[in-house]
Amino acid sequence: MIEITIMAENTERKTLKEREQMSDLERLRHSCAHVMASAIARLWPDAEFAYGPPVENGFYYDVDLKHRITPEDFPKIEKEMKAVVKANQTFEKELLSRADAMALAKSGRLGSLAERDTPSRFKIDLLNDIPEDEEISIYKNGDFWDLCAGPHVGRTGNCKAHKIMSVASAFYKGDADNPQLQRVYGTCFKNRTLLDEHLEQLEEAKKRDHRRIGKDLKLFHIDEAVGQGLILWLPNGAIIRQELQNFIGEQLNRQGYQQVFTPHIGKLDLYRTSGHFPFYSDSQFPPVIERDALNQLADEGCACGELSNRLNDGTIDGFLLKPMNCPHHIKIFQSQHHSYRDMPVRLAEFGTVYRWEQSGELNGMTRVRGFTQDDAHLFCIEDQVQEEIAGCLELVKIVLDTLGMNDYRVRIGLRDPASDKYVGDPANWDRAEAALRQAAEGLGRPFTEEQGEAAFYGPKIDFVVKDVIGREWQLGTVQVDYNLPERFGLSYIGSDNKPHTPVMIHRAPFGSMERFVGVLIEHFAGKFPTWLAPEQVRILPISEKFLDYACEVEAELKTKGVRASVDRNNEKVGAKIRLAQLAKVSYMLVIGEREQESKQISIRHRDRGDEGSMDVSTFTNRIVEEIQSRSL
RNA sequence: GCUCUUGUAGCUCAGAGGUAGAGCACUUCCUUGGUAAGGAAGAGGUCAUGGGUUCAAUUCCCAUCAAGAGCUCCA
Repeated sequence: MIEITIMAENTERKTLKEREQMSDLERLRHSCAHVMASAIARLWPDAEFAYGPPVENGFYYDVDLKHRITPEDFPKIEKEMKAVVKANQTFEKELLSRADAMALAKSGRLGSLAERDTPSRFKIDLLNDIPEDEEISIYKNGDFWDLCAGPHVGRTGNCKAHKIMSVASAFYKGDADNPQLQRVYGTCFKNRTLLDEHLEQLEEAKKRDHRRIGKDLKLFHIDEAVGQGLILWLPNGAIIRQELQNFIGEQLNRQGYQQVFTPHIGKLDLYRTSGHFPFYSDSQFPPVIERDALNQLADEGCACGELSNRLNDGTIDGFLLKPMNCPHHIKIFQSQHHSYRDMPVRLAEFGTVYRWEQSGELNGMTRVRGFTQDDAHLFCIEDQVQEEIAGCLELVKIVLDTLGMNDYRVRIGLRDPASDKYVGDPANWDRAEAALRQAAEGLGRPFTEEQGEAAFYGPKIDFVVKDVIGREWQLGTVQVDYNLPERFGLSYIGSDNKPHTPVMIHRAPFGSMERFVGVLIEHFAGKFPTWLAPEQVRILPISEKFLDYACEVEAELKTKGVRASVDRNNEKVGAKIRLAQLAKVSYMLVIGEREQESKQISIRHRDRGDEGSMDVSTFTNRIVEEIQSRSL
């Protein structure tokens, strides 16, 4: 048993007023958490409960317990829950004094069915968190008493439509210094029908998982021999990425960007100047050391810790795999003299960066260790900042609109005043934050402001989307930066013939190609619009006799740049169609005797089904138009 | 990084202390077909890797690597 001496602070605590505003569904789910806790307490009397709130799709209860709960235990727990529901116990609220509550907790009576030798450790801690002026209440259902501010539904009988979903571990109060508890997740609905609907939705969501679809459609592969979190783009995935990059490229030309290329590594000094090294070295791949320095160290019998020290203090040199593209772009800007007439300078690159994410954070394409940003840095004069941010936001909007991604939220990431991880003058931060806020208001979309979400060099606007399991991912981002220009001593010559420091804007409408494509796979469930589809047309001859004509059709489509192929398998059309459907090919062209005679083709669309027949050229024009307009 | 779970054929998964199985995919043959699966035969695996227990380990134990869920983190 782990002794809890110091519990980390609970940062956010619902006030009683906020609790009263709990929706009916949240109330039901929170009550169901108590039902589940009653059941678990019946099965394992040593269970010590911590905290059991409703969450987005259900509820959980954190519990410390000798027995390791596994999915095999779920039916057992559900059976007990059923008994509690059937007993239709009343949820009784009882107000009591702090001293009385503490006495109950010390006798182990909170979060349990009876008094016991061990005190209710977590309840004691939670009690201590309750402000002096707040009332203290316990809720009782049957013999199960729990410290709880409520509110609850009337009776346990209301919690009929429930299901235990999963079990995982969680740190008490989310702090890694606290003990780890078992977090049992469940869900509860008003009735069985709604519950079943929800479970079906979950099944559907699983089918959209980009890791699943990425494998089925041969889009990407992660290989142990290459490394965790390093994406190998398969030919099909590469097509999608290339199409997206072409699309962005067109927008960049339109908005007056200049394309550059930079290497994947840079000297440690570069990152000392930028502030990446050694400050953020935990989240970077370790430095690459020059051969001579390495040999010298070996001769000296240098220990690993010493090596690290010498890298940090600069007595030996090395390279870093770049964690960001900005230092390289800054050096490009600095390599030339700039007049105010040149500004803004907009440098763009699909730049690949490497970051050492914790192994437990890696996730398919959405959280990786090497990724390519559709990055750009805008160097501008102070009074151009507003307009340039607006241009960046417009770009993000064009991108998301074109792809039909409307389900995102906009977040302004501000610095956390209490933290010291940020570089630069607070006055600059204030100006940058104000500029972003103003730009966000011009977006005409609701946005939230969140402290502590800023980059270390400046505040940002993020576009955040959810994946199939409800996890949020930051995609496009626009960041204002007064600090790196200062650190690097950037300047342009103003109309007064004096040097001035420019302001930098970092921006990436997709964020990273990997994450964006991952989210896109789930967004389209693998059914990409024709312009993105790796396979746009598959020609299905009804028998070998029509192969020649099929090849003619293929050739005509290919000369127009359409991705088409002929299915030469010795199978019946039914089977060929099935395979093409599973491969999510946009169009299937069925070719048999009728088509060969009339020099036509029969069209079947992936979603719309049989679309009759037409001339090859008519179809070609139609699909080319569909691709060029990037229609959904 | 932490906790738990998992790792068997290209894919999805069965399986048992006595050196392995199914379906799909693949190859070949038969079949030449009209909008989501025609038939037959064949080929395929050092059961993640390294230790340990045992007469015997792919199976039990430990470690490592990797994956999944959750937590913590994410410049």
